[in-house]
Amino acid sequence: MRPTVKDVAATARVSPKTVSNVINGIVFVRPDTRDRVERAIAELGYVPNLSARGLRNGRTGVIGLAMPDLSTPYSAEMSHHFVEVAHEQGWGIQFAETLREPARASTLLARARQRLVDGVILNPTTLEESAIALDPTRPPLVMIGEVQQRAVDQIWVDSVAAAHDMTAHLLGLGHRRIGIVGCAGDGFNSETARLRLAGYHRALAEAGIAPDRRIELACATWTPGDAAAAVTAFLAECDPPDAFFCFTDSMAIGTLSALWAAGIRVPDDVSVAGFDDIADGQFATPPLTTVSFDKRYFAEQTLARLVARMSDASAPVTRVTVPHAIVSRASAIRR
Amino acid sequence: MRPTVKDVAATARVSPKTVSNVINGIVFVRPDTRDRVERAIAELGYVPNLSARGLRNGRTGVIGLAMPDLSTPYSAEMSHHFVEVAHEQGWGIQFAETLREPARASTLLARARQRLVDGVILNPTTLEESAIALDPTRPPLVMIGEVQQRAVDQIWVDSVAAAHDMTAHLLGLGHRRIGIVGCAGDGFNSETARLRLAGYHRALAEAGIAPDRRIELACATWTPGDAAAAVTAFLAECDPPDAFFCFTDSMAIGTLSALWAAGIRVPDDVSVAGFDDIADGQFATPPLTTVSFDKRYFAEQTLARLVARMSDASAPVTRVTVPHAIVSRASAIRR
DNA sequence: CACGATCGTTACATCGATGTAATTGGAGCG
DNA sequence: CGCTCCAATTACATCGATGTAACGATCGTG
Repeated sequence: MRPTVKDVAATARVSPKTVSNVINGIVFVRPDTRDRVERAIAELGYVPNLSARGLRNGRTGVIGLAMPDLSTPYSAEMSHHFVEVAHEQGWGIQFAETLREPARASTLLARARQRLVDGVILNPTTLEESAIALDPTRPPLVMIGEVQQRAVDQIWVDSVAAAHDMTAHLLGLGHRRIGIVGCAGDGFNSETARLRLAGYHRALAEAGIAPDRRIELACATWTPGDAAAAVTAFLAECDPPDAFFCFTDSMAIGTLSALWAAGIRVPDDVSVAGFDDIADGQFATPPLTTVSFDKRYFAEQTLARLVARMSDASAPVTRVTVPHAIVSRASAIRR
Repeated sequence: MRPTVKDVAATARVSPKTVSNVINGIVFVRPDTRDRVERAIAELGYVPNLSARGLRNGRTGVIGLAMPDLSTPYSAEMSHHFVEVAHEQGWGIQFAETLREPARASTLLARARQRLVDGVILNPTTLEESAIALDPTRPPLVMIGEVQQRAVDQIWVDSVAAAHDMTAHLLGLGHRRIGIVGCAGDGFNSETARLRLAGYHRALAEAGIAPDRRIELACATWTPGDAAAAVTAFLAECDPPDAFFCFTDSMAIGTLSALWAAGIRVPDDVSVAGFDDIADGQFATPPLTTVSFDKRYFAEQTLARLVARMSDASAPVTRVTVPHAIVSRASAIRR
């Protein structure tokens, strides 16, 4: 049987509460007593039972992270930073995936209500999905990404501005006819897609270019496969544009693949740009021009907001915008 | 204040235990009583406190997953499947990362001992790291990957056989001088690297080819960046071999990038092969020939073994070998 | 030398759910 | 109509850690 405070207390010849005092270190304990207790702990290999502690003080030390799809390189990098930052601060992270069925986000919140997690980081992709955040009984919560809900803390990259900047960058390189990969459509109404498209349109308008729906390619999912399929289908019908601005690096990789298969050279014939700056993007052939942001900082800010929210539910709602930057690589050159 | 069984009991005018009986459904409860309780639960919005339940019956319903590095596309795909399969069976998954400091694996086991998780899936990269599995007080545990420990359940892909098969495949395509990317070295003594190298050597031996250390490139980490650096450095000194067999797809992507930068065409000048069959591999330019295995099946087997281990600590130790297959794509062609 | 102040330690109750053993209510039988 | 017997429900204790409040030892001081 695993030892408990009681056993340690018996071995150290003190009361259970004294053991607790030694462990938590808030109340002062005489050095020799502390010594005895610590020796007893070591001798018995005592480890506190966090379920019991969680029951007693209502905190588990675990936070939940709900991402739409964990299988993408982008998710991997974000997860990595969340786990790292959380670990450094002594938090555990429990993962959940919400894409296949949005109802799962509520499941995760239920878990939180079940007191398995103290707070939740939620990455909704649609407004409807984020509606669960309105539940008054929801646990401490922050949302990451583009979807906005009044009354919920949010950490995001300004997608409108970023898409605008990337479009302006491509325009600055002399491209006029700039195709988009990753528009909403087919029942896929990502808020992110909507905002990035808006930024793109704004930049076009500023340059006096009328948008052309035919070169705004929709993808059912934001995967390289769907992007490649969309681009391949497009190339079968139309001439390639001057450049493709893909709403994620993953789709940019799929686009590169489709162009390569069609015998179209990048960047000589067509420029390609992405979004997210995933690690593999700089090892694509050619390396991807993309929108970059500090993912570690993003995770830090998110956790900081969540911790603040957990300690004060009535603190004013915040919205943190993580700065972005255009990273210019070989996939997009001057025309 | 959140409602408890007591509150529900008071509302339904029954005892707390009856509420518990309704919820757990093991003891028979008269239909009308059950009805009253269920109405009370709905009315109050009662959700059981899992910390309390965990304390009472010693199970939390959460398992821990410790991977070396969560930021890679490979980890992302594996994590995805683990979370999916676990979710389907009602388990939560808590993540941990062990690469930066192997001691963290023990930290995770401590968490388990703290009863925050009921069992652990551990992916060690070195024998030393796996030694923690020998701790007699360790929680139910399964190891995934190449590192083997007597007395611990293991789920793996036979890396020796797979590397042998891939090498034989390349030999069959007419390649004689086959370079390796991802050997151990620089304090990086991955067990996986050792086994894959062994499989490679065996295949060479069968073909009567003497190994050549100069074309066995070491990488400090298994990232595209280090692989690209290693290949670039190599190309500065030597002629390219007939083919590069990279020990992961990520390194293969880095290799493609380095070759592209050096103006060497793939597959015309050099063939390239990887290992893992990550999603982005088929959208590399050119698409990667690689070693593939069913990751979903891998996750299912792992969870099944862990669940078995949790329910019977003294069951015989098992070792599951997940089948692999060579997937031939455009990056490797007949010479 | 006795008495209060102070600091460390203890006993007890508590967090919420659930197993165990005792109890209640009702049906069925004589 | 009363007694037995069984099923449904209840009271109580328990899981392990910790907050509260009461207790006891030690010290300083009058």
